[in-house]
Parts: sequence; structure tokens; C-alpha cells
Amino acid sequence: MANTAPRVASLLYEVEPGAKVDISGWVRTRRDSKHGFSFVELNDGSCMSNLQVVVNADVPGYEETIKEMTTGSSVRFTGELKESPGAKQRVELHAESLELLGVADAEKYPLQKKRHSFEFLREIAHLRPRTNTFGAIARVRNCVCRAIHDFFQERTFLYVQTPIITTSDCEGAGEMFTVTTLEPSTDGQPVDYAEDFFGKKASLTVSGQLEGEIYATAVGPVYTFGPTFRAENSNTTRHLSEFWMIEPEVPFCDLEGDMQLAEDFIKNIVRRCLDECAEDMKFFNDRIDKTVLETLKNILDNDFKRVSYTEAVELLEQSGKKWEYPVEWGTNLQAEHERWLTEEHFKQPIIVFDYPRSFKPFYMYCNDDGKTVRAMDVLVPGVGEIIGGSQREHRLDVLESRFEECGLDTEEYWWYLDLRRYGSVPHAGFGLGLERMILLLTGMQNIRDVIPFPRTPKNAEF
RNA sequence: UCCCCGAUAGCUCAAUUGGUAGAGCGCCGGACUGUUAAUCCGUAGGUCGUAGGUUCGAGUCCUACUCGGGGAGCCA
Repeated sequence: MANTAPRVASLLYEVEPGAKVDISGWVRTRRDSKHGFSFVELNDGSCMSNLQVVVNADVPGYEETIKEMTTGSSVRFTGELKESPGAKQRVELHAESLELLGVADAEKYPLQKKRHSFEFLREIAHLRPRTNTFGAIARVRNCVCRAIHDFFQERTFLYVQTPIITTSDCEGAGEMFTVTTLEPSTDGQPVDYAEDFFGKKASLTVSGQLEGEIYATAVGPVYTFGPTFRAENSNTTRHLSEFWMIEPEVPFCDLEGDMQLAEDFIKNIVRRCLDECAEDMKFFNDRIDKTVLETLKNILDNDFKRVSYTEAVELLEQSGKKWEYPVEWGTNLQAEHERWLTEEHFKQPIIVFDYPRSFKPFYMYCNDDGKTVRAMDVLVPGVGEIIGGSQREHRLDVLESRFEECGLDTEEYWWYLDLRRYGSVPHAGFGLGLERMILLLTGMQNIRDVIPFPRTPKNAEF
């Protein structure tokens, strides 16, 4: 047995009838004809569709084996690929041999030939990739990851691995998980991190941005692509405790360039998925969200609407809507505001920029107006904020005063300030939440269903 | 963390003013069939989330807890 055999996807869409085939996979369903033969629907994860295997009763082993080929069992067939008289497939496999590799007790196997709720499937996350929806998500997610690397590689960005364990805090990004080998204190005494593994308090990263800036100001455009951890007690359909983030950082770049990069980036990913995962994308449109293809086409066909925070506030004030959270210049936009702007008013992705400095972190470039910073958020219908980014403050004196303003210790960020002391340049970057991007692409509602093994408060199974 | 809602068969759900549980699907058995969400008939399958309480009597009412869902905040 070798894993070089063609897979179902190529048999269905590429290989010509007449080919001799050796194929292994899992049974999705079986239909028996009492006096003659059985149809076995074989899936191997290479695509949404199954290979229909026609097994005649005269195939050796048929009588003893076919009843065991229940939903979920693993099987292997050899035979000849033939044109299918059925309307639903181009070709089918006429089996000449059959082999049951692993049984799946039909009485106990949790996946049935019917739809299951996503809540139920979350409880069996080790089996859910065997379903149509989660197989499709896995393929789309893979496509997105490839598209991301290709996008940046084609633009000469360097892929930089920033640390997962870190002793710096990208302030404002959220609560951090502590990494320690110390036993929990039982006497109520505060933990002495000087005694800890790293000799100081260490955490799981909440962002690779600060380290990304180090490389961007040395080797040119870079991007990070890795797991990120937030210990926030967030219980929503859009938050994970462990998620994947892509963070480009570009020297000699201002906010304008940053926004353009973000827009090109998202459009590129959308285009790749539509081109390369057409079958899966059609499934999402048919079964998950009837508007998803239209939404994605809309994204490709239009420039993202750019609106300053100040303009956004004016639009919200003039909307005549009753807001649960009052709109006032100087307060952060709430979900209801963002949703109205992108879903009801503009009905397309928008980029809100130049936010008040009062609620934005220290590293963002301060505008001359003394009130705003060069920050931008990309908001998309259905998902909300998908990208957050900014031009970074590269002026040493301004940055130092911002540290003071934010109550931060410059000593801890000595290396970050060095970047401004020696050869400082304007630079900018952003962070894209991978799982939120996949929500947008698939029309899935809950972020826990677009990552293989979701980690959320009180949940870290598998 | 806050606010709402929920937990009954393997899955999805129903059960009247409180009177000791039903359906569909799935499974299994049978019939039929180049089928493809197959179709038709039948069988089996439940300590009603956990622990208390009210009551002659609780799936149903009350309390606590656990878990799940939706929304909010925080953010990507």
C-alpha cells in the first residue's frame, strides 16, 4: 500500500474512464440492491464529492464483507473507472476487489447519514472533519494559508517567526497566559518570577507585531503567521483563546499604503478561494449561507470604502438610529455601530481610520491634530472587524511621551525604543485574524467551527 | 464578566391548567430498486443534565450547581 495512488478528487475530475484504480477511503453511505450489487459512496477528504463504487455480488468477498461496509468504515477498492449512467457523476468505479480496512459499528458511530447540529459536532471534534462541512472548511482553510504565503512571497516579504513565548506585552492586545514551571503558591505569597524558568515573567504571545517591527526595520517587508493567545474571558462567536494571526510589517510605508495592502490582501485571498475551492464554496453558498458568494463577489468588485473615524461618527449621529451605546466623538465604535456602517449604510467592506488616540495603544503614529492616531480597522459585513492595523510611531520623542501618557515603563521597551534611536523609518502593519477571514469566506456563524480544535474559556478538549 | 434562552431516545425536537413519555431521522429486520437526502413496512431504544425542595403526585413549579446556545463588553 502506497500513498501515491490517485485520490477521489482526481478520479472524479481528471482521470479518464478505462483507468485501473486502487483507492482507499471512508464509506459515507451504502445503498444495496438485494439481487445484484451495492453502491458505496467513498470519500477520502480530497474533495466534497464521493466516488460512487459499484460492487457486484460476484466480486470475491462481497457476501461476507459488504454488510460491514457501514457509514464511517475504512475501505479499499480496486477496479476500473467507467462512465456513469447516473446523472450525478461523470464516472464511477466498478469494483474488482474490495477490502474492509476498519469497521465502524453502525450502532455506536456518532455520525449518521443526516445533518447534525454544529453544537453536537463540537463535542466530537475528533470526528467532525469527516463531515461535508468540516471537510470543506479544512480545505478552504488550507487554501487560505497557501494564498497568504503566496501573496507575501510574491511581494518579496520575508516570513519571520516571532516568538510564541514572550516576555514583552503588546499592550492593549489583551490579557496574557502566563508560562511558568513554578508550582502555584499555596501560602498566599506572590509568585517570585525571578525563580521561574526564564528568570522573569513569561507569557504566550498576544501579537508578534513588536518583534515584526524589529525585522521590518532591518530586512524590509516581513510577515508573521502563527498562533496567538488571549486570556480574555470572551464568550462570543467571534473570539478564541487561541487563534492564528497574520501580521505584515512594512518599512517606508504610511497608513495609506497599509490600507491598500490590507485591501489587496483580502481580495487576493477571496479570489484564490473562489478559484481553487469552487466546489466547497458552492457548498457553503447552498447549505450554510445563501449570500456568501454574492458577498464575496461584492468584495472583489468594489473598492473598500474608506471613512475616517470622525466621518463615521457623523454618519452614525445623522443615521436617526437609536443606539444602545450613544455615539460620541472620543469613544470607541461599538459592534452595533460597526455593523450599521458596513452592513446597512455602505453594504460593503469599509476601512475606518484615524481613531482618537485616547483608546488606542502607544505604538500608533500621532497625527498633527493632537487628537488622533493613524490607526485603521477593516470592517466586513457579517463578521465585523477582521483587520486592525496602524502606521507606527517612529519618532523617538513622540513615542516616549506616548509611553508616559499610557503609563508604561520605557525601561521594559528599551529595545523597541532603540529601533527609533538608530535609523528609524516610517513603517506600518496590520493583523488579520485567520479564523475571522474564514468566517467571511464560508458564511459560518461560529468561530469555533472554523478552527480544528477551538480553545475558549472552559474549553480545551482534544 | 454581564444579560437572556436552553438541557427529554443515538441525533433533531414535542408533551395541554402538575396526573409516572411521543414523533421524525438514524440503527436493526423485512420488501423493493442503476441507486445517489433512495422509497415502503416493522422492531428495538428513555433514572426526562445533577442535587435538593414544594406536592397525594413533578419532564412540567421553586432553589442551587454543571454544561450548552445567543447577545454585550474586550479584540483579530
